[in-house]
Amino acid sequence: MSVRAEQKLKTRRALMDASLRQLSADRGFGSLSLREIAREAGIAPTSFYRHFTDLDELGLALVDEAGVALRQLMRQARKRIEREGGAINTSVETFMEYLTDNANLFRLLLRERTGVSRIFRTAVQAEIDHFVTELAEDLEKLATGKQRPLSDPHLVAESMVVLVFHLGAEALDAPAKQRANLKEKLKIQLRMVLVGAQTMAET
Amino acid sequence: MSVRAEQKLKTRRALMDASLRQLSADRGFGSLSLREIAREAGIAPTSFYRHFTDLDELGLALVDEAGVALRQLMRQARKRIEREGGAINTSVETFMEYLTDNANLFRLLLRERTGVSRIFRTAVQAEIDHFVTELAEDLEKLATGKQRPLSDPHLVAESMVVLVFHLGAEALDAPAKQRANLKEKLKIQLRMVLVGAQTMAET
DNA sequence: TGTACATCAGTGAACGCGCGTTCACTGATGTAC
DNA sequence: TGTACATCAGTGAACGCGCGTTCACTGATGTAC
Repeated sequence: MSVRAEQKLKTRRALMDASLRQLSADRGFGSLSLREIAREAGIAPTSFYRHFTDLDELGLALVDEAGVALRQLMRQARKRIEREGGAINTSVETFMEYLTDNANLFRLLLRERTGVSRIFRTAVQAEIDHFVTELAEDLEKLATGKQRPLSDPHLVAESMVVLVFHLGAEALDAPAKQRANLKEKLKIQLRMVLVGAQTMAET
Repeated sequence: MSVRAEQKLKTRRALMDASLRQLSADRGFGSLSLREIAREAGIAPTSFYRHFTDLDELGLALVDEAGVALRQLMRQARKRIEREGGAINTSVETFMEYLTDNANLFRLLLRERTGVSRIFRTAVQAEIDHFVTELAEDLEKLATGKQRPLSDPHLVAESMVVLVFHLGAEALDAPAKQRANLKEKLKIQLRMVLVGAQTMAET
């Protein structure tokens, strides 16, 4: 790749990183301004347009990145479950690790899911729908493997994802020492859903 | 009450109504400006300050109102359950009626719960915590009445509220014909949680 | 009831600010020969 | 390899805009006597 193209990529990355850096419990993507991001990235406001047509485009690039992290997280969790078992336990542990390591990427995902920009909601929803579908497949396989039938796996997956993401959002802004509590709470919640769906499948 | 005081209340109400009117799937409270609200309420921007010190104060007044609606909804649901039974079914039906009748008030509640303003999150969280606690008490009473022990009622209530609110947010922006589906989905989800918690209490 | 004064909700002009966007430019990098 | 030209990421000045907020005001309503 040419020097020029490399430099361009680097600046693009700087813009995306600058945006992520500005996110926090109190700052959503919607509160960022083009000028602020450019300033933070160390370029002139006008240079922004060399990389994105507007803030939405940058935001969508970030959502894409969050989607990649999400899929990676899923693969990682599957591998660990194969090795160690304890599906719920392992999944929650893996999820929380990813949450910690990619705090602001997840912040974006969790925030914009119910956010104000239609274009963001749609993009985030697509990532989450994919996540739900994969989880539903896993749940079915697990049910077959354990000979414990499961009522409506897709609905179970939806409930679980709602609970996981909700608790994830809470954990993001909670002090580290509370995270452990939240994690255990989540595990019980997921187990309740799972056991309920199993019990309902029996009758 | 004096004429003057009455008129003042009326203007205050106009400001609050104007704010609610501007909310939609694509407009959160955070995107409203003082000038826009004043314009919509038919007063000069500067008059705003006769009623609220800033937008946050207006927003909190709206959150309060939403809290009132929430508590009313809860009383209503209890009454109907006493009369007709079918706790989950009746609760969900009541909830969806309130959601439809107070769309933008609930929009505020559902949006700001995970929103960007700390002051709003705290206020909304307080309303929801109250809701959860009451629900947990109801669940315990119900469990005692039916002789079906329930594992960790408060955690069950939390799961339920998360599911109800998440689905409520979805329903708010869904076409009317999809609402019925969402409603049925929610009922099954709640039943799964309940059955799971009952099964887990047995062992 | 009438009068004189106080209160205060609502006003319009004015302010400084940060915003997104346009434009013509610069100068380093890339390309053709 | 050297030269002449093309490309294009990054720039700085400038724009118009809506914003929140201040201020001194107006005039209807309220109050004291």
